[in-house]
Amino acid sequence: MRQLEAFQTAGRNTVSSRDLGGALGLSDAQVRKDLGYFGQFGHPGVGYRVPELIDQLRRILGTDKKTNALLVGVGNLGRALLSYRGFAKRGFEVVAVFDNDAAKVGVEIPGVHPLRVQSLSEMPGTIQRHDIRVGILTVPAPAAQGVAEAMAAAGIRGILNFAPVTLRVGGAVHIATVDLAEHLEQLAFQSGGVASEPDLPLRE
Amino acid sequence: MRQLEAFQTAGRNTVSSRDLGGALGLSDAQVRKDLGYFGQFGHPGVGYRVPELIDQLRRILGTDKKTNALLVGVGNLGRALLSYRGFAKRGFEVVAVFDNDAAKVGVEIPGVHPLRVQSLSEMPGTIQRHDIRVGILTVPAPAAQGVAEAMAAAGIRGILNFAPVTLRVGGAVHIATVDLAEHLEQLAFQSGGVASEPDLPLRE
DNA sequence: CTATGTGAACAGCTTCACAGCG
DNA sequence: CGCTGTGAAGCTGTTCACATAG
Repeated sequence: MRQLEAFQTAGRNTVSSRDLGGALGLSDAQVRKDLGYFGQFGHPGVGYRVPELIDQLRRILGTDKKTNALLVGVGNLGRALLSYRGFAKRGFEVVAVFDNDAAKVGVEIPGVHPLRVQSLSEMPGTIQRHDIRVGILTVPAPAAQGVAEAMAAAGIRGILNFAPVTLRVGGAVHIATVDLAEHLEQLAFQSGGVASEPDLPLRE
Repeated sequence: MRQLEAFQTAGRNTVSSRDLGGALGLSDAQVRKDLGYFGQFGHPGVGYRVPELIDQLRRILGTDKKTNALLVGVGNLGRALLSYRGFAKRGFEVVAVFDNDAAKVGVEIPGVHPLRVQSLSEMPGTIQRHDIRVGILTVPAPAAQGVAEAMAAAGIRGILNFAPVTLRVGGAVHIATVDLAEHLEQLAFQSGGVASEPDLPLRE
């Protein structure tokens, strides 16, 4: 989608699977197969019509509608993400924030729409009122599992977890964990540190 | 590593591949295979000795030393990440920050070690002085490709990219892109929105 | 008897290659 | 003739299962 929008902005009206793949570091076949799982959008001999494909994908992915989200954990990272505009740009609005810390409950978070920090007990009602499906979890690692369970019980269907732990929640709740430090560790590992040293070889 | 440390804190002295896998949502065989790529650490009939395995892995992964990092792009997300303590907890210190915007260069970023925002032209020297290998990239999407190339030219070996674009840099520079909104989109897609609607079926 | 390390079997994903359509 | 859609082939990564060690 991002790449298609870039092509559209550049004034391209059609794009081939080869063009798309080239821009994304994928093979042409990969692009066609992936799109093939959702339907048939291409025009043989022509390629994909950019505005048409964008419309179809937006509808399929649900990115044609705004989505309400909540955030739990108004610590450093939580406040950080609240001031980040990238979510809004892609159609997400954080409409409620929560924290377990009594000292933080009631505090106003400034922003375009200022938000009052709520206690976890208010979550079920707030979720219903705003039809919230997904939540961002930015609590300290030791609290993450418990809070995730509370979110699941309150009706959240998807959790974007920033705590460096593996969450286990039952039911139909989807989890995506983003461990920012882990990515840095991987880069540091690959990038010259140790992998290339002669006394610490990977096998094969 | 995270899970091993958790086991250690819990006072466990040995752990089997089954225990480790169970806690991480992996099979026992997967755990053994993965560890097998780095060497033989286990003790048949016993499992893995927790402190021993932690030491070995820390040395192999390079997480036994502190690593200096830089950050480019002192916008919303950049400042956010600078105030996040998760990187420091895992041995990374951001020792320099850069921005292309002349209005931001020279500004002081508060923190444990306050940092003066530098211009991109100072990057090569700063990288040498502090032996910096990895960088965090938090500039707007349209600027990301150009800045990434500048970072590569200045000697950076790994880039943690938060701009929602596919970066292409030559040479031995590793790229890890984290698109925060994309993860939310995926969760929203899986979590009831559209995937379960009858008129938008996935094939198969 | 327990739990590793590892070839062998298997599964899933990627690439190939080509028929068919505009 | 160009480019899609898609079975078939190829490959990578996961799981199985067992010989081996404590």
